[in-house]
Amino acid sequence: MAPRADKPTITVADVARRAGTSTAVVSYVMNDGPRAVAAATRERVLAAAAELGYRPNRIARALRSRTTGVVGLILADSPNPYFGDLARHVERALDERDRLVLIGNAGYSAERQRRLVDRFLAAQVDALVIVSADGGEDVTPQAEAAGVPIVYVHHGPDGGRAPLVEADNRHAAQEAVAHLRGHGHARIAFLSGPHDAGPVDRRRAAWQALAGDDPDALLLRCAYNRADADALIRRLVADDTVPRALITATDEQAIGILSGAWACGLAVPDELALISLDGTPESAHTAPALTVTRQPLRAMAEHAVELVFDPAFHAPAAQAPLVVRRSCGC
Amino acid sequence: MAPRADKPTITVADVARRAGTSTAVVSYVMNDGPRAVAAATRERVLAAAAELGYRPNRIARALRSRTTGVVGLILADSPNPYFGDLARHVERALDERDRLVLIGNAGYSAERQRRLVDRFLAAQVDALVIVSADGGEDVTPQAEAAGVPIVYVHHGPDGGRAPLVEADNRHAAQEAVAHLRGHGHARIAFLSGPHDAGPVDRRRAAWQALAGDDPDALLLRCAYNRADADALIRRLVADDTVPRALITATDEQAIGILSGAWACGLAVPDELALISLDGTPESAHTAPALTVTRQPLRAMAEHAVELVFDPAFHAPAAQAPLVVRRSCGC
DNA sequence: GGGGCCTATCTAACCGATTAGATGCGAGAA
DNA sequence: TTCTCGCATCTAATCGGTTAGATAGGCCCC
Repeated sequence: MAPRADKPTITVADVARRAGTSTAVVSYVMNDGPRAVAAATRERVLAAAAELGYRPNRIARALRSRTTGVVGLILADSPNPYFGDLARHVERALDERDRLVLIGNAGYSAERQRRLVDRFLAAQVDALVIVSADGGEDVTPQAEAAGVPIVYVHHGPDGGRAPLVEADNRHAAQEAVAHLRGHGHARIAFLSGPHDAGPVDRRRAAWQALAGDDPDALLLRCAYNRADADALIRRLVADDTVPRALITATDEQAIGILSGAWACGLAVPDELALISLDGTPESAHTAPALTVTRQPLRAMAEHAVELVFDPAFHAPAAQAPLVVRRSCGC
Repeated sequence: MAPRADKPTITVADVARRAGTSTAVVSYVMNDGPRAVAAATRERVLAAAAELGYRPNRIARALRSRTTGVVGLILADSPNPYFGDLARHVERALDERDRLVLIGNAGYSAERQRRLVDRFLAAQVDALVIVSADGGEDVTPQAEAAGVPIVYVHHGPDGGRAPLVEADNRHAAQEAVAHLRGHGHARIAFLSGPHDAGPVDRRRAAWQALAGDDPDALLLRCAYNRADADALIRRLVADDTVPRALITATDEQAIGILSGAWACGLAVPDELALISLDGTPESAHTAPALTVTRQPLRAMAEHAVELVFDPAFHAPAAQAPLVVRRSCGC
């Protein structure tokens, strides 16, 4: 690290000396401490602290009190705007509670995730929030061994003991199906992820329950990125098997569909009605704008943070509101 | 914070006892410390540490050694993908150097920025990286008072002493103009930000120098968000003053233009050729895909991190390569 | 007047790791 | 044999706050 100029540090002792008291009193004043301090003394301490520009050293405080005021936030995939947005909301919720946020990107690697958890625990984080894409490895044992509460958001490991916060994905899929039916579509396709697992699979299952006679023929799959969805729709156009109505699990996929469709001259929504079960900010500014069931990221983030502070907290899964824009045909 | 189960902490003392040595020796072993340790002893210590599952407490280490291995990263506006991407690259570069990252979002508020800096300094960060949108308030004095190195990325405060890392924005604008000229456009409009300042203004100035006879008539302005750019292009369509070629300062603006143009039936690139001087990942998947001069975020992030570790480091501004896609008319 | 009880404050142990200085021991030199 | 090194280790101070326990003074009541 860069050689830092060795500024003389102002400590409690300096403040105490200047205020003519002991370090204990200074500490009591700074924290509205466990003991009362006479008003006059409190004033002297505050004045001394201000004059000296005293700033308590959180590291020292953390060592003694065994709590750092820092929460570790691990993202499965930070480039993905969905996770990025979720992370932002978690960060905001923690900031409101005066907690600092240590951030790390696991990049879909179980090994990197484990390494981050290790380093965060060594840094004595007060809690861990894991925004997971595929569940990954369950790091609950590590966290438990360190006595650190842990919460998964969006997706948790199979059979994990740690609490998991996710949206009401069944309801979201049902709403999307109902809306497209309202547009007169009987056969509604669904673009899921590559595997049957997690929140997206709950969306898929809810769709399938309503899909009618031939769900298998209408179930599409691709990775959660634009390029693959783009390629998929081009292939469907080439094969002339484009459905009239499609629900995508994520915006990334919907945007890939949009860009592939545009390139092939396939008109959305006239030839293909589209709803995404996601709703990132970007979905409002695609061409055409996407109709979505917006994932309640803020509510999820707040729920997760609530859980971090109070493991007993309980609230129903937040609902994803239908946001009607253009891509559905409205 | 949640009441953490009080797991018995394993300390150096435990390891020392088990290995039959002193805490000093354990420390020497763990850090390939300042003194040598006999091979046999080293083995015993390592074995004891492994058996007990010892993990050094970074907080204690930080208190003593006055270096935390944590760098503070402050974003002017984390929802903005440009800043988000930049942040990701900074984070990755720091991770490669085994540093942890404390993240904070100032949300364009000078007061929030100051507060974050204060809290990060209290947390004893080893350095600060500030990804700034508008320069904001110069927090260099605060950082200097604490002896903490600081680097601005993208945009720095006017006349600030702290080093600033930005791309070669002049060159980017020149390339965009040249490319559109190659498509036969003589009059090329420029969509800048609301004010003349920072990197975007350097892009604007470079464009203006090449814009020919009537730059004022071709200079447009709007905020760096989709909604405003969307509204702007609709207004131009209504007034029938749409230029034939346009360079936008950012992707956010370009995407807003795209969505507004689509809504008005204005064809891009046929009726409006578009280049954005930005190049977020999203620009590849708009309809049509955006031609951009891609900001060298990774190089900038690495440059910034290099500077954090070695204030004397110097490298030329990284160049923004022209990425030809559809929106320019190619 | 003395005992009891507050209140305000001080003293010092403590958190866990780092590291300078002291110690002990064996090998080689004089 | 004695002295000098050098190596391996141990002891204990230190980083900066926090807080339990000790102390001192003042007030009230019997």
